[in-house]
Amino acid sequence: MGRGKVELKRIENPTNRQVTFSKRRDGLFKKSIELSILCDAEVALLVFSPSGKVYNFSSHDMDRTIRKYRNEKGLSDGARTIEVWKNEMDEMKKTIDTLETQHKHLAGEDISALGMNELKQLERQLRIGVDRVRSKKWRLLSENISVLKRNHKTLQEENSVLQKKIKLHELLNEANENSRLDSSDNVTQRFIPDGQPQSSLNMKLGFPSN
Amino acid sequence: MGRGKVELKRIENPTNRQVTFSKRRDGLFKKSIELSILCDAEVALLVFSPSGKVYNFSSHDMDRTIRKYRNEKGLSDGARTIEVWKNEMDEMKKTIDTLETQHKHLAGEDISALGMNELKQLERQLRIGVDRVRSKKWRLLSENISVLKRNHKTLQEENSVLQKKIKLHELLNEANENSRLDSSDNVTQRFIPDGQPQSSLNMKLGFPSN
DNA sequence: AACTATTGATAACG
DNA sequence: TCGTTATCAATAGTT
Repeated sequence: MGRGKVELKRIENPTNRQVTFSKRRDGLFKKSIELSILCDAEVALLVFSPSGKVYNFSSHDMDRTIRKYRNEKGLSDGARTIEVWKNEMDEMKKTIDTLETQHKHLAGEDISALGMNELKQLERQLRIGVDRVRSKKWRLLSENISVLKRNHKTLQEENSVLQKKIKLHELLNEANENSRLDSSDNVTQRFIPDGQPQSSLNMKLGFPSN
Repeated sequence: MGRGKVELKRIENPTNRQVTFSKRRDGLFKKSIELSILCDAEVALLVFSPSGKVYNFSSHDMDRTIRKYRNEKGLSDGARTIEVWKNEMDEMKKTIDTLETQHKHLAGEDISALGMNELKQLERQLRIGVDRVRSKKWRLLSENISVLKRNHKTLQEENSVLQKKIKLHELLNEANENSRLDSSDNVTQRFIPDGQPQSSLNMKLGFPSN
């Protein structure tokens, strides 16, 4: 229709294409409306211009019509993944419920409804847990102690080395002073001869007090 | 177009309506295709016949076009709730993670990385749990015992009543037989005189064996 | 379903 | 974008 027929291919002239788009778009929407009214049909039409502008018509309700279409098409895409998500969430809720119940039971809460066998099982689990925690604590303790012992030993060795050095210095000093004239021994006062260095070490290593 | 124009209202003649539907529907799809090709537009068309049959055309991809439409319509409904769901699921995942970790710790698993303070805290929790479970067990036990005692007492009372009845019968029998002629005392043999009925009661009440 | 008279849509132009 | 118009396309009524 129009002055000369048109090939069914993209109109190259942009202006022409835009004009044709407007006219034919209007025509298409008019025809859609006519079909829906004349024939009592449910029609939904979506058109995007090349520039991205939307034009839409729906005789009833766009969302309803789209849902209807999706249902016919066998829960395609969206609906299917939504179903999957729902299932996933249900699973997670169940998991959380179970875990929370177990947790409460392990804490000795909400155990009124439990029978003797379940209580025995629970106690066994708790005992195992206590035993493991205790043995871990012991391991930690003994590790700390051995570290302390090693440090103590090292410090003692250092100490004895230092004391030997001091004695050496004293002797040299004495020798020097004797070889010259006067005497002064306050140098030795700067060092603590011996003691319990591990008491201060406990603090530095963060060793617990009980 | 056609022999005489038509009013824009539902065609009442069903046959006519059906025929017009077919013709105009085909025309509409043809026009949709032409628009999409000639003008490089994205077109999606959904048509439901009054009888519920679907006809659809989309120049690109129906789902994509619909999503595009929904996006333009400002993340209506769907997308927003999906965001909410995602957050909800993340929360649930975190909850599950936390619960599982706690559960493992209470079972004495995966405690290598825990420090002394955490271990102490854990042991305290476990001790509390054990104590509660034990006291619950005790309560169950004592309840069972008291039930048993009550039953025992009731049975003993019943027993003594029955024995009294038997004695009465024996006396009556003796009296009868003496007043007539012969003697037969096998009636008393049908009754168990006494015993430990509580040993079988243990079974019936499901009282645990240890 | 095919035909065709008639109306409707629109290409080209201003 | 809008109006006009020549031309072609769609289709209502009929067979």
